[in-house]
Amino acid sequence: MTRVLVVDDEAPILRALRINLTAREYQVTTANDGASGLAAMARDRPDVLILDLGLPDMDGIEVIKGVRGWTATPIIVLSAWGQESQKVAALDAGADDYVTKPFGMDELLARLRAAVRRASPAPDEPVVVTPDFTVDLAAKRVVSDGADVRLTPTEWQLLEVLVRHAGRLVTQRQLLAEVWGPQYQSEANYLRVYAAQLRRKLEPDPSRPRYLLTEPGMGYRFQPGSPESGPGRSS
Amino acid sequence: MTRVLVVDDEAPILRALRINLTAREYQVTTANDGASGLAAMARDRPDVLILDLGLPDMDGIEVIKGVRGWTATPIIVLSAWGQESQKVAALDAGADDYVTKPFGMDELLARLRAAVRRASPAPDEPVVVTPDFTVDLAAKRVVSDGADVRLTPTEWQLLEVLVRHAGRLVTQRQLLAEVWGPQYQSEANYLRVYAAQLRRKLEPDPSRPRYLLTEPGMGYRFQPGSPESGPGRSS
DNA sequence: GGCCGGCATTAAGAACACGTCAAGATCATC
DNA sequence: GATGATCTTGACGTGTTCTTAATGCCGGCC
Repeated sequence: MTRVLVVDDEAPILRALRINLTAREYQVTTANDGASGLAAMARDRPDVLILDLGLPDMDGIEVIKGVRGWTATPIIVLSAWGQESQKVAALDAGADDYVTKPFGMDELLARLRAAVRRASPAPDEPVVVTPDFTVDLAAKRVVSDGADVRLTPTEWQLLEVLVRHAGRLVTQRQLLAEVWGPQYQSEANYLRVYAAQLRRKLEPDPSRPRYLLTEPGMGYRFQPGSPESGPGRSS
Repeated sequence: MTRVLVVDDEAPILRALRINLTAREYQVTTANDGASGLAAMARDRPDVLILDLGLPDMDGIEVIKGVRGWTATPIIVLSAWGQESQKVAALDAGADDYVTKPFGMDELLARLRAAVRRASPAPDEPVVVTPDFTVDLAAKRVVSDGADVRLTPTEWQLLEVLVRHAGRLVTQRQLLAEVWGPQYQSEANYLRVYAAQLRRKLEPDPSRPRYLLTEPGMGYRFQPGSPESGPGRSS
């Protein structure tokens, strides 16, 4: 079920959106100013953000920038004014689409579908296999030695971020922002605790990790195959 | 350079788009009906398609479907009519955005930038190859002789700055400011220590550097290939 | 030839980051 | 309201990384 966060300070619009989106089986949460909108983004992690630019407490462009600071979640902007310069500013700040009020509900829904469709690209290879375990991103399952491995929600999220960037180094800031939320970007403690738990559950030898590698001072890396330690592997 | 295909049957619009897009360093090709538009998509493989729905030979929706049959290239639809049902149909057929004529050129350009930005999360070529090692900026990884080279955070930052300015001289002040911070601009010692460490890890002969060159009194330079100074060195 | 400044190299202590453990707090479930 | 699982938080030992200073080298310059 797709989760949508609507940030708007006008009650009628909020109400209309909530009714229409809920009827189409979207899961809707709302906020009515910029600050609580940003907080809700971090807390709820919606799949799409519908954002009114005319908020009472802060400039909508700043909200866009705040969101773009840590996530690529699609943003559809609503705005009462037809000012072209504002459209340009919002789009260049990272918005995905821009709809001027009054808008047709059917059009907004279609643009919403388009945004969601783009954001979830064809699940190329949602299954990652290593010699010791298999991660099925779509089914949210990990199998090791033919048996399911039980992961807590936080453990799973951390593993998912790492696996989605397989082979690439993911910085601590990014991991913390994506798993715990942008306000946790300095709690590197959490990473150590959960990296250790994942290793205990997945690594054949948890004390000498082969897949969940630490890059001291920088972050972590999920190494899927292991082109290493093989003697004389040319190329 | 981003390549744009514009499919439209109205000469003035085609002309305006060509002028504006070319001025912004886009590479523009055009077609003026659906059939030749589809052919041009297959032939030119543009990065974005700007498509007018009102074409003489076929329904624009069919063009969208035809394109979506084999590629996810972003499609921005232009249309003269404000019919909401047509917007919905176009978006649901796979269009990424929908702009109604008359449109502001600045807005269209902003929407174009947004579409391109979404489609190419990797903006440039983040891999630099030399005969002796490979630097992958995106993965934050250096491979030499098929094996990973471990770099500390400071070593990596220094290398990254140099590689990002490959071939060009980077002054000591700039290096110190970018790696250690602006208040360290006189600590040239740090540079010597870390340049030496990088050379020890990357250069085939650290005492006679081939890639991390010192420019005495000025700074350092990363020399990627080596089209340099090779006086018939029969290696 | 001797002097001097900039660079390379090395080594040591200090500062920091990591992995680990365990206890308290919170949440979900019944 | 009790129970079990999960998450948060702090402390500690260990290993790595950063900083800093000392030394030697090479060039240009007087």
